[in-house]
Amino acid sequence: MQASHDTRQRIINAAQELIYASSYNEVGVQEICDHARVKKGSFYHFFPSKRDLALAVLEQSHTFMRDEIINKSFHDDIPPLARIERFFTLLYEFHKDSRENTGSVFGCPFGNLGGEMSTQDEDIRNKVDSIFTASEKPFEKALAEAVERGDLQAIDTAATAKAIFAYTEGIMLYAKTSNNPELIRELGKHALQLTVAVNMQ
Amino acid sequence: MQASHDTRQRIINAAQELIYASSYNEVGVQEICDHARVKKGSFYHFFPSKRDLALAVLEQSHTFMRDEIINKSFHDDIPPLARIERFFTLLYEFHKDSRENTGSVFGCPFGNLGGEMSTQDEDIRNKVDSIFTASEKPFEKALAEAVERGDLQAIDTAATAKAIFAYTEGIMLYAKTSNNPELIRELGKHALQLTVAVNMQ
DNA sequence: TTTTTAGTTGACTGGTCAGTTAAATAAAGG
DNA sequence: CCTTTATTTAACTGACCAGTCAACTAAAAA
Repeated sequence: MQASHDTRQRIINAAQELIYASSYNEVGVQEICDHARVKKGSFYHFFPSKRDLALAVLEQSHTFMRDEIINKSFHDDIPPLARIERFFTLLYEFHKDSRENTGSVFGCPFGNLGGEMSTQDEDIRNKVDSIFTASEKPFEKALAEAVERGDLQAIDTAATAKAIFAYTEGIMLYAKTSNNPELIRELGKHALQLTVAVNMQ
Repeated sequence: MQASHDTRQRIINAAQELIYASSYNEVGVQEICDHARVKKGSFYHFFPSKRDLALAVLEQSHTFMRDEIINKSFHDDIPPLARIERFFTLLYEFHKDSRENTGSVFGCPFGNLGGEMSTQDEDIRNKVDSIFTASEKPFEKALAEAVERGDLQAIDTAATAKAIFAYTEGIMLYAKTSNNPELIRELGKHALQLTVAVNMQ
């Protein structure tokens, strides 16, 4: 116990940072340990496998996103639909900062891991899927409130929330592949269109 | 030249299949060669590196998608907006078949590779980005035609096409992480909402 | 027929992969 | 104090990684 008592936490933090900046398969356990100033043997004292570390990283990233983006966006100090707009603003600022500080847009940590690992690891796929489903909820709540207030005509709030969140994932992927955070701002503006009923002949 | 003359093509086909079903970093050159019935030395006769193979795979996948989904969807035998709906129908059927035959929804081959590799390989990122940009074009063309016909009020067709394609990427990622092709059908229904102007107070 | 070129083969490199093990050390509890 | 438990350390495993190389074969060009 020469090292401090937060070894496990340092490992998660290092993995979160390294995997988010590249990919699960590109980052090795050794590299994570070096970055966390931990010996590999210690790593396997705290985690049965690299895969279990990934699940812990997903959990921590979910907490981070909920605290730093979701909760701040959906606070009820402004009208419900404005909260959705604020969500895209905060998302944009987060990725713009990342782009300025690191040179890269990293996209969505859940979408990244889900896209890479869903066909290889069922536990990771399920974890990402549950995070996605949970992330729809604040959108759904805002939409229901907007309908109640009369800001929106009656819609299927659950389906619409899912559509908006799927759109968000697409936007983040697009921003990553173009390495351009501005896409989040430009495409985010269209998100509320998914809330209106459309009548095509 | 004991083996047939299509060695290079067999390598690309094997890589396309294997990488699409898992991920770039999960599939090794040796595994690709085994699957293509080619010795590893031959591989490096045709490709300078695994990365260059990935670029060739992206090119071939792009051709496939254009021929099998894009062109079939956007043929002008039906009205322009109906072509966009047909695109999601074909996309759904493709992934439903995949799910039935393999047990898994694999998502978008470009989105998968872009999400995994964009921060690690600039050439791959640029290739995916250019495929994305090219894929917006048939949407844009259909939208412009719809505006011309009076099916749609005047909109920014380029921005809307980009929004619809980003939404498509999000849908495919969501379908992959939930391993559920039905999401493509259910969420695809909302795509045309991105074509209408919205007026929120 | 001889030379050149394209393609094939299998053995090989050095490095890295995830994961293991046994012993050492430190902290906590009695 | 002594025992138990948690944690750390370094050396290790065997498999696999992308990529190299020189020798070989066959077809095409001269």
